Amino acid sequence: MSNLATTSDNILRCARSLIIAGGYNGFSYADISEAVGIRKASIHHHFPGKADLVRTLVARYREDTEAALAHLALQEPIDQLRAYTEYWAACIGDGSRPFCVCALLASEIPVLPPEVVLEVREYFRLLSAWLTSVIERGAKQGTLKLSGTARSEAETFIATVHGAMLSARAYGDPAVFAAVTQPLIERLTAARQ
Amino acid sequence: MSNLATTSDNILRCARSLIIAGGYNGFSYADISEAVGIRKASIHHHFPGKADLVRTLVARYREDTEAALAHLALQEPIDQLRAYTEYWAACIGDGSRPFCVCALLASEIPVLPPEVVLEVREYFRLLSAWLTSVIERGAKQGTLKLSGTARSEAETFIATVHGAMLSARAYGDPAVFAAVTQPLIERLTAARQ
DNA sequence: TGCTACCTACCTTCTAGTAGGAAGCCCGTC
DNA sequence: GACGGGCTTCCTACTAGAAGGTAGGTAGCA
Repeated sequence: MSNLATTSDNILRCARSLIIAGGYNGFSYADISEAVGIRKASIHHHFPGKADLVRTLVARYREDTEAALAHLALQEPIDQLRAYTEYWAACIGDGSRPFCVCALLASEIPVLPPEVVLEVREYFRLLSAWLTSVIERGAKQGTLKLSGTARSEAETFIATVHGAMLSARAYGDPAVFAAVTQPLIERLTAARQ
Repeated sequence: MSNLATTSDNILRCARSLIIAGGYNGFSYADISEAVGIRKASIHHHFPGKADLVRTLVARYREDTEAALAHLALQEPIDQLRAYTEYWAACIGDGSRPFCVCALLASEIPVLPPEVVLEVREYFRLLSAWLTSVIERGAKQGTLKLSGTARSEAETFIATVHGAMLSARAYGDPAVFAAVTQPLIERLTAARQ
């Protein structure tokens, strides 16, 4: 409980990397076992089943995201949007976490355990709500220029960012992500330099 | 050769549905065997390995896409873009093919056989080249209004469409797709009614 | 004593893939 | 036109290994 990195934390972190690489069906308990240096049965002690493990993982991921977004609260709307895309640009660039766990899991929803689906959906709602409020604030300030509603702009923003991750993977070129997301923010900027 | 639907066609069609549902690792030869009404070993006769099967499937998918896009050649650029998004809106709406095979496979690229990756990449290149030429033509005509280069607009278009598929899945709501892609086209339209 | 964390050893089911054979069909040739 | 290859397509039967998961035990700690 007080450890710097507990075993269950290690399991979750490892599972996250594996999911980012290949999705829910792209990893096994044996893979985690090897990476963490623990026996398969010990993983079952921490997480009875694979669905429990991934559900916990996604819930934790969402909480972390929530905290990180709250941390940006004092910044200007435009800077918040930039911080969000630049975070992912950095992750994709250095290969550390080159995909959003929930974006990846969303693509597999028809074969995912229902409890995982609920968590993924919640992540999208969180992201949508945050972006909507940021964009709304920017519009009220006059620093952002909307084409439609704030909600509609937020959904477009989410889709474009996730699609840019997909394209970066497809082309095998991290630069594609920034090439797509930079104009995305510029378009929302009221005054272009 | 002259049959209406050969066994290998059935296998490919069935595998496509299964990939759309759960990706490369989300289906097995046993699943296909059951759906097609053939024994597992017979699938191996047509496609020695899973990688062969999926490579063929993606190559065929790309050829079909190429043919379908060529079929739109006589239409106006704006109508071509609309035809593309409306095709997917219909697929997602009726649940028939609610995801692009290559968009789904792109997310799993790190764990995909290399020959499949090449085919997926080729699909993205095809789509990008087609969209770039369509958008370029629209810009020259003055019927489309670009923010950046035609290529850049094309990449944004692809990313947003694929991301919208992801969001539709995440929310469990087909309407999200149209809600994102409709403004996408409107923004490219020079004169707004 | 009881709990946590981990272990060995095992289970069942599923995985892709193989070996080898049977049925049908085309095609040449005697 | 009957015979016999050879080819295609599909089959039964099988394999080795990986999958998720369980049973039951041990070591340390409070």
